[in-house]
Amino acid sequence: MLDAIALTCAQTVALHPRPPFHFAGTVHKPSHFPTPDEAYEPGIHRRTMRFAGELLGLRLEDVGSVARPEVALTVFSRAPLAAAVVERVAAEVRWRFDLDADLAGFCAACDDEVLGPALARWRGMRVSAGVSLYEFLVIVVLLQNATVRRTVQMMESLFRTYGGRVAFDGAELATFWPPAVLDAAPEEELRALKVGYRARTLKRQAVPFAQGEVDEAALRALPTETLRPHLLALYGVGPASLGYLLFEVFHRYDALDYLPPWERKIYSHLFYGEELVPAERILAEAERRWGRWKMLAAHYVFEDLFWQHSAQPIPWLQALIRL
DNA sequence: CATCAGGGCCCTG
DNA sequence: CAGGGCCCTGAT
Repeated sequence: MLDAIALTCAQTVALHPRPPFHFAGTVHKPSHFPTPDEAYEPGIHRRTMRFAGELLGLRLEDVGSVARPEVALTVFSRAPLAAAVVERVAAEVRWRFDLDADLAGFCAACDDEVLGPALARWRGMRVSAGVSLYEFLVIVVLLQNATVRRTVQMMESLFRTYGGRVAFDGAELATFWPPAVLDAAPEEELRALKVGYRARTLKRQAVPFAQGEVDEAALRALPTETLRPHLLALYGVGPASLGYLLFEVFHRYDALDYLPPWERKIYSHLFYGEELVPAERILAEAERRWGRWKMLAAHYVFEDLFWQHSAQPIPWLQALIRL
């Protein structure tokens, strides 16, 4: 294990999300499995980022309120950053955490008896992914055909073997590897990390990113119907992963066309108090209730449940997480 | 102890 | 277009 690289230079900029904005709900997603590249404590979120050729540490601090939001973003780096780079990082953070989203229409249109309680607690919460498209793709592949525990194990092995570590702001966190590292890694080396057949997927999917063939910024600008085939063309992406990508990376609030088994079980309990309701029924109900906001609305209910669970364990949910 | 499905996807027939 | 195969793990 290498020593952590110290990121000793720091610059702070003020970000102003469009109100309403909920800091905790946006930067921390208790339904997600934990990864060593980020840490959350009330009011402060830290994560690492490879961006613009730099190895960075980010600190997001909540210095506003739901109605008058402000986030103090501090960017940590090895050497001083040009002002233009800090600007680019700030713009990237605004995208990744969806800070410019206008949720007024959503709050007005979706405040029904199902979403109401969650909306009251989390009004202004964004869908967010602190990582890049490539990094999210790795996460999605580790979710496939695996339980939470196994996914966490694989993620830790990969970070330990291919990632780095940085120290900043009193924290020490892992950094993702650049895609070229997995492109170059022997498949047998990956298999030794017990990622199984995903070794092949992890290598193949890294190639276009290592070659610079994926323009993430350009993809963000595409309409969903055009974006969809681009994402499906990435090796290892099928209907389930597509849904995660469209919603979490590309913030398409209606990306709920497919319901994976785990989510199906949870929504079955949540909406109907039943063990297992047909996926089509759940999808149709979300469409009927929330229309073009259906995935964002489902996300609110889902995360609200996990926040409750982290405060006071919910037995049926605990059983589903363990599995 | 053996068998099997699991937070899918690719590839073949 | 249906279904077998793939890595590992924990449940049965």
